[in-house]
Amino acid sequence: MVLMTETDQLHEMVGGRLARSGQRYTDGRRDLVDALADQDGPLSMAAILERVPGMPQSSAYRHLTVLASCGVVHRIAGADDVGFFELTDELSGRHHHHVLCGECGSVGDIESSDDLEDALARAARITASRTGYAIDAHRIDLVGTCPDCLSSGAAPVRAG
Amino acid sequence: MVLMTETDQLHEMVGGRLARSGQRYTDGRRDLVDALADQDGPLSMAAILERVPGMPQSSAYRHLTVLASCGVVHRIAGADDVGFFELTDELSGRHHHHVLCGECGSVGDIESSDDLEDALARAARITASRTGYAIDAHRIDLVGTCPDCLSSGAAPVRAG
DNA sequence: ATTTATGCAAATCGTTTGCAAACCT
DNA sequence: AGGTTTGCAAACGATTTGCATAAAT
Repeated sequence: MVLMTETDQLHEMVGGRLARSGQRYTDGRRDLVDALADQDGPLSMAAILERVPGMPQSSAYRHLTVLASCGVVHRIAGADDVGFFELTDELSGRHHHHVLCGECGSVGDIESSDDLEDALARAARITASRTGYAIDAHRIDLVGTCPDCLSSGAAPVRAG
Repeated sequence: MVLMTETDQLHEMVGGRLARSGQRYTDGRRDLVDALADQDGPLSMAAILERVPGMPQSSAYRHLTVLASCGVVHRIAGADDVGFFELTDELSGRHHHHVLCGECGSVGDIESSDDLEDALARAARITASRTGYAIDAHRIDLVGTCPDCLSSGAAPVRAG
């Protein structure tokens, strides 16, 4: 292979992970991965179906289950617990967190910072020693109102 | 009132909030609040129904909706998106986050720290300026394996 | 009396599954 | 051929709702 694009590399990694789980990397799964990779943030099921025309919802869910089981995708819960899906940190190559809009339920990605990660690591250590949990991950969501909802006047009423 | 217990104060606050929303503080709602207050961590619907015998599930959900709308209770999503319910920070008087067990799906409370809250505040400020979101809350979950699941040998397989 | 709360059963929504046909190796 | 994946339709589990009754003000 003389030339290898980022997307090719991604597909190679995904194929590898699927193969290791004894699964095949079929067109449907590839399309799904493409849709997620083309995106900056997590996609809802509705958004996935729009971006992968002709894919039945049940197949999309099934693919996502398979891909999740080999660490390719990841489900996150939006403000109203609707599912959003995205490539895992390992595949996207960046550790990140999420911002949720409490108005429209949309979800976006945000970068993490060393500052925050360090504080989290300390919190995890403390929690482990106090509770006996073995901590191996964290999730952070900032919750607020997205620019769109802010400008469309649907500003939330804050307690006061 | 010569003597006022912590629980009395809690009920008074809840009653006030309900009243301000034009709602009544009925026995069922009181029982629910008692169940949540007796508890150190968030309760699943099943746990609530155990602790409030005779309450129909639909009523429990309805009460929780009402109580949530006036800031008395709060729903959080467990590792598998099953709902857990607890009193809000304002009523319990302590800001806290959660630990989720990825094995059994249980949820526990953990205290926050100034360290972590400061880092979060900085992250929120950065996110606001980069994304245009108005951030007004955050949620942090540490995900791992609880002591019970650890000891019952169901230790998770880590990638390696 | 009038408004709000409750119980029951039926509906809803996101998600999962059984089964038979299509696919890959 | 032999196992895997896909599509469809039906099943599911958590949560919500319509409606008629009971309770609170």
